Amino acid sequence: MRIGELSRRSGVSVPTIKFYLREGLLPPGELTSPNQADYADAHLRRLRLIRALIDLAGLPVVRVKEVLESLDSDDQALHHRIGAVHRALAPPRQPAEDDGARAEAQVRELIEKRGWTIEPDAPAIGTLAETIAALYALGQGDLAADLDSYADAVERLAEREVAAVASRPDTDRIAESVVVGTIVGERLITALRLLAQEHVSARLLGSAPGDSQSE
Amino acid sequence: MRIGELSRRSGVSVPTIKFYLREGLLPPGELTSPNQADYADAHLRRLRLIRALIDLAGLPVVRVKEVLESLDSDDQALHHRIGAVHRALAPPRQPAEDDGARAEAQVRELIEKRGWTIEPDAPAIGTLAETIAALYALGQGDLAADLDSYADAVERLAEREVAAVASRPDTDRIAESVVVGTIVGERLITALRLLAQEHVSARLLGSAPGDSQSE
DNA sequence: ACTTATGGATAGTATCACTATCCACAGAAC
DNA sequence: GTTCTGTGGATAGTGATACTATCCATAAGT
Repeated sequence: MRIGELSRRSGVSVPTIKFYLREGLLPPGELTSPNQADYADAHLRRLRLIRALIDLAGLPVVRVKEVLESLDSDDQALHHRIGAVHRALAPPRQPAEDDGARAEAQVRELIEKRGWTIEPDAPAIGTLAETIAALYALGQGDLAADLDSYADAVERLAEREVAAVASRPDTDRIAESVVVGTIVGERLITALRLLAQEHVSARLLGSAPGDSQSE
Repeated sequence: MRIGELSRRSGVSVPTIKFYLREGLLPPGELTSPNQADYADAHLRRLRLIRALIDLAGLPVVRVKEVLESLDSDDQALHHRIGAVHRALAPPRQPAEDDGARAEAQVRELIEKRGWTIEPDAPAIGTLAETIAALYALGQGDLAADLDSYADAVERLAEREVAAVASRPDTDRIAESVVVGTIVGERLITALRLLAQEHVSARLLGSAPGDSQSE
């Protein structure tokens, strides 16, 4: 297939595809002559993945590139590839605030208590610590007090997700599933959580004290 | 307090604070003379909230403004204010793809089955449908098959979150907690989920078949 | 008196994610 | 075999976003 068809089938404009090729997000097609190249189904799949990472996960292009690179590094153990994907997905670090130390201690304590096997330099540790520190700084530290029930919930989910993903036939598909599951799954959880919040808030607050409608 | 102190205490530069004032993110201080204004603790708190929404949640400035506006509209029932916040937080809609109808039906079915009280135009419905449609398009539809266990997990979390938040003394603090809890809580869940995934993947995949290290 | 800080306005900058345009040439259609 | 659309590759331009920089008259602190 040539670039025009790739564009039509992916919904991505030709100039944008060219841009992704330049940026190295998409591998070049196979040249059949100096100005003619052939693209395969793998290109189409890769393009859809790129759009999902950009549109759904809101990743910047450079980060997409890193994710795809760790996806393509097939000379590592699968678990290590997952780690690489996680590292590429981590949001940029904020300079640690006052509550940083307390928050990080809380995170390490949680990991210890749950017996989780986590590399000590996992980027999510920093992200989590920053987030908890931010909650303290915003005077909402009590929301972080219940970390354990959050951990319960996500551990169950992770259990299912990893199991589902590990059942794929080949490792390349597994790695791709990890990316999609991590990134798109996050949005799925977010949206579902908003729905659940709306339901619960309708029930608990719909006409409760503090409701200006009832006063 | 004057703008210099506000800057020092918040860690936000004076020009940036001026920018937020211009953009209407931060209400103006009380003028004590034509070129001298006084800022209160509320300004400091608001500024920290703004930074959290921008840095932690990655919201663009215009969206932050919308969130703050729905936060300040105190003439509504609390449950409605939560809805307004949710609406302001919704990511921009994507044009629906082929799988859109199927996905939306699946979402409505889930809501019905769980007996959730959700307004039919809740933005999260669209977000969720899009996300599921994207999973189908990426050939990872099976990740969406288990929607119910995701719903279980988030329903429990929402239950705790809304209860925690509803226990605040005054409605303004409740509304602020809703924003912080929704936005920052999301990052908390994300980071925890990554940790849980790493743990589970270490256990299930650390030296499993498909692991190039063991072959 | 004098240095520093302030409120308000206006203009400029860096980054990002594309778009637009150009070119010589390929392939397909007549 | 020529004409017309499509292509790979390169280079330059655009629009949006989130600040920064500068200026000014005036106020506060020393």
